[in-house]
Amino acid sequence: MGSSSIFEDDVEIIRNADLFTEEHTPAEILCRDDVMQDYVNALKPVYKGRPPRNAFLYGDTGVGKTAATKYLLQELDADIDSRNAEAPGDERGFTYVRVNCQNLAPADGTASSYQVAIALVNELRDGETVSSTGYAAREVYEMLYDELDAIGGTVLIVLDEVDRVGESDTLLYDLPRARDIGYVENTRIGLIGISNDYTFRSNLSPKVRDTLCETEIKFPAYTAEELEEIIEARAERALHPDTYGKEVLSLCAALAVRNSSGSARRAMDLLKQAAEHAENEGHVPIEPDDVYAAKEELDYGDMVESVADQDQHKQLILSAVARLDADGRTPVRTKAIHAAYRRLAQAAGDDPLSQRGMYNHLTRLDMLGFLHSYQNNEGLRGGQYNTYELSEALTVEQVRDAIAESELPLDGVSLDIERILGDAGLIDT
DNA sequence: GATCCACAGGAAATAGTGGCTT
DNA sequence: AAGCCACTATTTCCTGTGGATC
Repeated sequence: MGSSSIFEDDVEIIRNADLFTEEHTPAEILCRDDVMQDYVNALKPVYKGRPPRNAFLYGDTGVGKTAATKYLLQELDADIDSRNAEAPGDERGFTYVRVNCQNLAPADGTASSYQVAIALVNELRDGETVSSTGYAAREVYEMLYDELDAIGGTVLIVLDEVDRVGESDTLLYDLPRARDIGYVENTRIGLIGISNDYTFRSNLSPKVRDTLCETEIKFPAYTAEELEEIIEARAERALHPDTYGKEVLSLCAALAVRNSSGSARRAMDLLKQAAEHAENEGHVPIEPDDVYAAKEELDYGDMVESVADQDQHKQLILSAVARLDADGRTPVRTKAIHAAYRRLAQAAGDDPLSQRGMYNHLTRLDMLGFLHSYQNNEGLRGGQYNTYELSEALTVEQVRDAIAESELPLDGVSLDIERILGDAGLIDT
């Protein structure tokens, strides 16, 4: 120990932190035997050089959909490669692309077929040519089909979070049929849609549903026992031996089942966070209390992060509500929020939106669960209006932290709420 | 039971981005 | 350089409405 740095902990529990990251694809998928068999069967035609089947995967987040897909496509790619090596003259081309539709959704949450097409083109072209918006829709689709046609063989297109593809089904309809319609000649296209929204399937137009849902694979939530097995396998490689006990693993699994609908991701995060907590505290076996502390930290951090992920207007609005909340004016009407919001926006060097414009963000924040809204009606005297307050899941501190995290310059800004409300003609009783 | 407040929230207009085509 | 297309974000304009008050 002697000359150790202040950054050094007395104990080290985590052996390989990389195994806890999002990018890490496990070397095998545990506890998913039934599902994996279905999935493998769905992909077999590709290996055999037959027309691919389209597939639709659904199940809650953290239940292995994406992990299984990554894993199987890698395997498939490798298997086809080695098969091609053994069968010269009968090579089978295989390519896959993966696009997460959520990342390319604009502020309101739904990505258009247009955006998805652009993302696919960018993914297919090796970084080289990039384009964002501005092309005529037809051209974008043309580009996409040109790219696909140039590749040849079989191309599997994985659309993660397909439910985020809004109204216009066009892509979902056209892609699987591209060869029949004549958009492409040399390439066989298979579509794999991934969604955690069960209702998405029934919202699809029948013709799209028939093709996309050619094979449906449901990923059930993990049970506590399964989760335990999974994180135990991970812990063996990621943590030093004898730094954790079975009861800690079961606790992580149980919490993930109870609060995050059986998410393996969540169980993994809990274990990692608990390990770090124990390291910081300087004791060696991870204790149940570390896990509970980890849960608190994760819950707090998740909320802060999701607020920090919002756009500037929404953060300013949340900040306004938080300040009104701190001043004890909790359920507060739109007009008052707008008055406070306007001051904050100006302080941040931002042009404030009109009340109507802000209102759109406000209802969005309500839908996202950051705010709670109430309908009020005082008839002849007061008329009809809404009031808002922070959701009980969100504290004033979390909003402050989120604003700090996204570096909005609101640090020293204070509001004379009394005066602001007075100016807005909202002098309380 | 008619009135009428104060806003909700729909719809259309406007501004702005980016890129192609001629 | 002008005109076009596709898309997003915001403003302006407007109608709708639930229920306390008269």
